[in-house]
Amino acid sequence: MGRGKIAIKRIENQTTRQVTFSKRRAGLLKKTHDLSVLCDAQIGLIIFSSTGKMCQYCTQPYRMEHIIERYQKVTGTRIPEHDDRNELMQQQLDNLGRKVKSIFRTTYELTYTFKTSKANSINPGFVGYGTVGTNSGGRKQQHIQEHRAATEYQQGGTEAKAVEHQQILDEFPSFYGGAGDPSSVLQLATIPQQFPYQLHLAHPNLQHSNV
Amino acid sequence: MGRGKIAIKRIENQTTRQVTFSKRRAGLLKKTHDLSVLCDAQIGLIIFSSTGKMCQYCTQPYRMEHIIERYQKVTGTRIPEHDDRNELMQQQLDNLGRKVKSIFRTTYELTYTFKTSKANSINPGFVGYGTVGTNSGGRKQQHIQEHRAATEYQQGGTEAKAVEHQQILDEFPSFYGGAGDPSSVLQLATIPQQFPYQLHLAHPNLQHSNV
DNA sequence: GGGTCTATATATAATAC
DNA sequence: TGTATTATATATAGACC
Repeated sequence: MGRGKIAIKRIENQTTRQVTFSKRRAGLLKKTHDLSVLCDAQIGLIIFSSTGKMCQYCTQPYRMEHIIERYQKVTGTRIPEHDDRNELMQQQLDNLGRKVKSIFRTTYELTYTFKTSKANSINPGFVGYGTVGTNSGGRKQQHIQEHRAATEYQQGGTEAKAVEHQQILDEFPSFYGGAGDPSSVLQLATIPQQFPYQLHLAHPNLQHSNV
Repeated sequence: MGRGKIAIKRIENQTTRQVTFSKRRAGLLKKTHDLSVLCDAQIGLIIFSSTGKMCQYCTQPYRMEHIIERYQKVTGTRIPEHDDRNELMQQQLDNLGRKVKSIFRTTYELTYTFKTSKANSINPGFVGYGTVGTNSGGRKQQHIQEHRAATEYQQGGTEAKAVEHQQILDEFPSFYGGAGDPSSVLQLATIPQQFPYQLHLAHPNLQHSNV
């Protein structure tokens, strides 16, 4: 659309390039505006010339920020340098998820072991404090000894896991108030609290969560 | 530039508007590309149609984020992070945190109760399945009865809590694979697994987490 | 929604000032 | 540099599928 046809490749002559830039930039802005008005489209256009000058078009009455926001919403992109809190948060969510799963598994495993350790014993009873056993049969005595060892192992394991879990949760001070939180797991593991109330208060409205 | 001249105002006929949009959008993208190539300009173009569909052009090899960054640098504007994925994620983190805390508390509470229910009994033993008691004293018998009830309550409570906890965790399918996940809590609560390996695999590098 | 055709409107390359 | 001219290339409105 001119006296001669030109190939779409960088114009080497700087003057010509500058002139063409001015003309075509004006044309592009007009076409952008036309499209926006005619078809009721929301358009943002940002142009940096080779010399670094910027010009822009933005559908009225919006501002470029609105369009960028909308763009980010649609594409799910973030401005890398601008804000990496998103990625950090996502990483943290994933991390937390994995660890919760791990803790959850271990804890239920321990609970299960307590139950079975009781169920598997013929007459396990309480064997601590070196008190006298009422049974005297050799086989039964051995069984009780084994159970005592198993129980102590389980109990020791529970404490150890509690420490470990507390350490993991301490990594999320924003949720748990850090190690100084009075609702510390170690305290929870040793001091009974009125947990049923706590429980109901803690997640009264599950329907608000969604992924 | 067509068989008839049209005024630059919103096209009322929806079909015509749609057709015009498609044609002019293609034209605009071409002109944008031409200007970018011919004059070595860095251009970003974002178009939202009236129906909400988005399309974009961005000078290669840049990405739209680069141009937006540059725009922000030049204009000094900041996108006010309307990106509500941030908010959603934060909400979800908080939600998850609260629920984990709740689950954690309840589970440790149950574990604690198991331990004390054994410690508090003089000779609690296993009292299930209606088997014969070896003790016959009236007081002791009553104690055993109470313990049996307490134990069954605890065990029933554990199952109930397991179901409840699974329901809560099911709200986070991205982490847990949803209800169909074979590592379901209910399974974990009844089927012993090689959890020590799982555990170590699950959080081998705690130092990667940070808030 | 997309593709084709064609007359016509528009954009612009080359030129001149 | 900017502006105007003008021949020509390109875009596209309207029509039909």
